Amino acid sequence: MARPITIRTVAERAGCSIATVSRVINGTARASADVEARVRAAIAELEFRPSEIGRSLKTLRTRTLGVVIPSLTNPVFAGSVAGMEAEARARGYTLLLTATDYDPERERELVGTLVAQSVAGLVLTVADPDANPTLDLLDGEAIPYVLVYNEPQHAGRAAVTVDNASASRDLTVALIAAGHRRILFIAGRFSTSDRSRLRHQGYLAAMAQAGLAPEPVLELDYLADTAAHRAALESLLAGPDRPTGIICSNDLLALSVIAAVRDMGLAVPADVSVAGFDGISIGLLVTPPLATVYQPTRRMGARAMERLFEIMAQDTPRTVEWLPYDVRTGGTLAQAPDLAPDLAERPPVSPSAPASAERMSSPPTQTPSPGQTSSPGKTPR
Amino acid sequence: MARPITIRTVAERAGCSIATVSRVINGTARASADVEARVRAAIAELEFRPSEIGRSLKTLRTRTLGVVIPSLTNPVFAGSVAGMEAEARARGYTLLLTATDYDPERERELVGTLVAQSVAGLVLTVADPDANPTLDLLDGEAIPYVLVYNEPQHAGRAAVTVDNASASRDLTVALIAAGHRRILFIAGRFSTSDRSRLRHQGYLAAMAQAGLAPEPVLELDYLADTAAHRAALESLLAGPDRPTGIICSNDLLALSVIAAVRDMGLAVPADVSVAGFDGISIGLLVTPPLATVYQPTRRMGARAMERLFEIMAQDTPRTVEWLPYDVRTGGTLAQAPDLAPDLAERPPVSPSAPASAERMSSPPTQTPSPGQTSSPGKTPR
DNA sequence: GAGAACCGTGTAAACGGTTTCATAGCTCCC
DNA sequence: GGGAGCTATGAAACCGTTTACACGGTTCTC
Repeated sequence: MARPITIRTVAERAGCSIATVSRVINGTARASADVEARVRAAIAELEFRPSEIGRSLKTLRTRTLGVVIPSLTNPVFAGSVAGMEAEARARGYTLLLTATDYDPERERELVGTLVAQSVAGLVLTVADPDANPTLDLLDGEAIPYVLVYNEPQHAGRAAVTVDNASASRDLTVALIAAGHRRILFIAGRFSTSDRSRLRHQGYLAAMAQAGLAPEPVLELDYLADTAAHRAALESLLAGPDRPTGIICSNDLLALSVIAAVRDMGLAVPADVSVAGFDGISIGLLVTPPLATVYQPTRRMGARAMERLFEIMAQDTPRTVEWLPYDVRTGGTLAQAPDLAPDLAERPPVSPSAPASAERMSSPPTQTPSPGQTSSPGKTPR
Repeated sequence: MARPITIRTVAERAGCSIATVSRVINGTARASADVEARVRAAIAELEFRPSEIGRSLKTLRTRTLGVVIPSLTNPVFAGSVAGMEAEARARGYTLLLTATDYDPERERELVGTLVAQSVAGLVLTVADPDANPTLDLLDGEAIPYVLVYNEPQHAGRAAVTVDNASASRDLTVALIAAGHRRILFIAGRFSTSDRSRLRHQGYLAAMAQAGLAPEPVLELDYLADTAAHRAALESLLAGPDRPTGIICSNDLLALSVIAAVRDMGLAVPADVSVAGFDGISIGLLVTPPLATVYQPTRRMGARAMERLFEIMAQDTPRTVEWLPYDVRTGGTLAQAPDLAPDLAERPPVSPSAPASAERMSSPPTQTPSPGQTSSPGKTPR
């Protein structure tokens, strides 16, 4: 109906040119006190807000950042996005949020859309941070981005993550220290998560170091329901030489596995210890509390956003940054039951032997607390 | 370095004018087969993507929608945003996501930012859907929006929600049917959530209908930790005439309260039954499963988005729409312990007497299943 | 006191698309 | 064969803002 109020409306009302209005708004040049007052008054009366579209068309820069994550349903990603949002908002930026549903095809599509929106930069969690045409595209167009929860080997890609392999190794060592010998690793789909892969490698490393035979990995979809998980587990947990420990590549999976295990009549942690990964807050509320590797989810997102701003401001080196994690034992991770006494007679594991040396870069080395408990309330850094 | 590729670059390469390129891209008019082929080839070779900014400057409409929610940390909101995102993506729209952290002041601020971005519409969850200057602003500027998880009394405000008062009434009736007489209601902060208020009203209605005296409401912050919750509960749950049932205004609160109750030596549900609200998926994974009112979280967001598109397309009536809910008893909601036998002697409650008639509009009437269990897997509609 | 430097302001040209309007070249039909 | 009607195309206006440049007036500087 009424035609929209633009910078021209304001200029008319203040009795000056649009250039002057623009200068007052952005503070790019000083105006006389008199004019400035009139402009400000006009802006207030008209409730004028400069259109971001007009603004960014000229400057070819927006105050908008793209976010690409697999799914909001996983509290890990929801929490990290919360961190990003707060950090972006504090700097006057807004987030364009998209989800891939773990579909690598869709990654490319979404990044394309975001680029068309002229985002100033992106934060993303991708299926594969190395062989990835989507990231190549961004590199090609020199659009700043930071990865989260990915650990690229590819140099020149900025990322914020935890050292998944070490963390998983520490967690596995904790199970071994609690007397577990047969330890099952249940992973989310490797194809959609390098985290899953790295965590499995950490498990393998710890098992090898302890001279234990790893179990064949069980790949499960964490979106599937408990019944499906029970079906997959039933045969594996039958018989006297069944695994006494289970490591799940994320907490949601662990909670579902615990429900499935209990469903089939086994007690957690008396019969089977189960540990997860991520440290989502709900894990502290279940009884007993979920053993897990805590990582500072929200902080992870916030830190990624900080780095994105650093990179956008001046071309900071694009390195991988590891945030500290915390292995939380106790709760659903208890002493192994006395299933097969002959196995328990083995000499204690020497933790000094070098594990498989697949990761030679410099993640912060963490001392796990493989005892009965840890410091669950402690916020790292 | 290289100057950016625009529609002009394409036109040059295809040997035609920019108008023709535009027409080919948008299909607004037919071009000769020859020219069209050349244009498409040029677009492909140059990997050209039309800038959304340039495009929307002319039309003053973007393919962008604003989302305003209290927090991503609550899985209820995260889940509904997931639904919105999928729905928007299917239609080629992108979401600008913002969080208020339950600060009504920030609501206004964020909506302002989103409006400046020329969003085509908004979906939002606000603290107060009636006396709300922010919504007045949107009404004033005739910007389409849909509320979600809010139940405005204010006519002319589109919303998608569940009938919180009825659902809460049904849940309370289920506790009463299980023999509970002293039932405590623990709410999130009323000032930041009309849901909380309405759910409390439903509780009051059910108690009144059954001739029971309601307990004073306990307002807690669900972001606080279990220790704080324990401190608040300790005195209330001491003594022989303590409440045997607790209703929490959301699931996260319920899980934390359960942890606190167990912490002080009481068993759930043997000593105290606890029920939550929302039906987050993790509730099914804890043992025993959390009694709750399930609501279709993801569907709620998706439906809100659908309605937004309806309103944007042609001015559909802006009414409140109630989605079905499902009262899930059993699990943490069990028969009341035999604390005060004299109370249990009362005659059974007659469910036919009219409850307080505060809500006279037409939410779908639901038949609660106040028995021992319900149909937890059932997806409504 | 004349030129230089500066300050406040306005004019107009971008920015990358869409869209209106004009036009040139057809085909058609009596 | 000549206007009417149609089609494919281009020139140019326009969307709201920023910003390079111009300009008139004041203040400095030697």
